[in-house]
Amino acid sequence: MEVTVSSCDVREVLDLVADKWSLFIVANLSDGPRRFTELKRAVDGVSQRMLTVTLRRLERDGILLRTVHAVMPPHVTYELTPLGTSLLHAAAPLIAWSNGNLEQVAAARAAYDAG
Amino acid sequence: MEVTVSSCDVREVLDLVADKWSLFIVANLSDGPRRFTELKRAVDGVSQRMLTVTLRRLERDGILLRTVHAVMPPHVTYELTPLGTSLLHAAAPLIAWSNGNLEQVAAARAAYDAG
DNA sequence: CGGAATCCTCTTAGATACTG
DNA sequence: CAGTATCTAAGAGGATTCCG
Repeated sequence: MEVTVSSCDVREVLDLVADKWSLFIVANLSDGPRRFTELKRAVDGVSQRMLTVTLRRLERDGILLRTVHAVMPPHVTYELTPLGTSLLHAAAPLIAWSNGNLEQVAAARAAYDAG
Repeated sequence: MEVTVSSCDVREVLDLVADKWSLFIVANLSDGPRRFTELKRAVDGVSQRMLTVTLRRLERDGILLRTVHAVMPPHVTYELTPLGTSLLHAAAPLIAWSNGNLEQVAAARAAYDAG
């Protein structure tokens, strides 16, 4: 199996998800639109600032759509674009892998630290 | 489609690849063992220090195997473990997505910046 | 060749306070 | 509610030097 990833351009796009929060946010939008505060609660440990920054970046990159409803109090929703949905599909196996290999990784760490 | 990623444990494992270099290194080991200097050349832009640090972490997490050949000058090879190979398979769709959506993302950025 | 150790800088990101 | 602005601590990471 060969996977190519050397290009400098790919670096730029892979950086999309190679950060602390993007994958979590995208995953949390998997079953429909969410509001800012909902995401803040759902994405464990994210600060308000980092949520804002990451959402803006994902919006800029065409991954999600930000909709401001002109009401008082403010109401803003975020949802995946088609591009964002395709990213979610591409990332799903990796997320599943993480879910399924918690213990193996933990065991490897313990063994390494013991050695 | 629903993807669950909220657990704090998953966070820990997902952090494995949610950094600047891990996915690149794993991808570069996809077609067999590599030496330190080979990886340094292949992984564009990585410093010696970050390559060492990242390799150590991936080794600790059971993703790759480090083998020291007792010769002079030193000869060290890195290769994926079965766990690392399974990670590569899980990450492959995401890497392919990055490869395939460079232009869409670039276009989205241009549109956003123009607006 | 494949690092380790040190230094130093730049970025990241949390906390806090304020706002339409 | 959904941010923005500012400050600051912590850490990432580059450059350099040294070593078996």
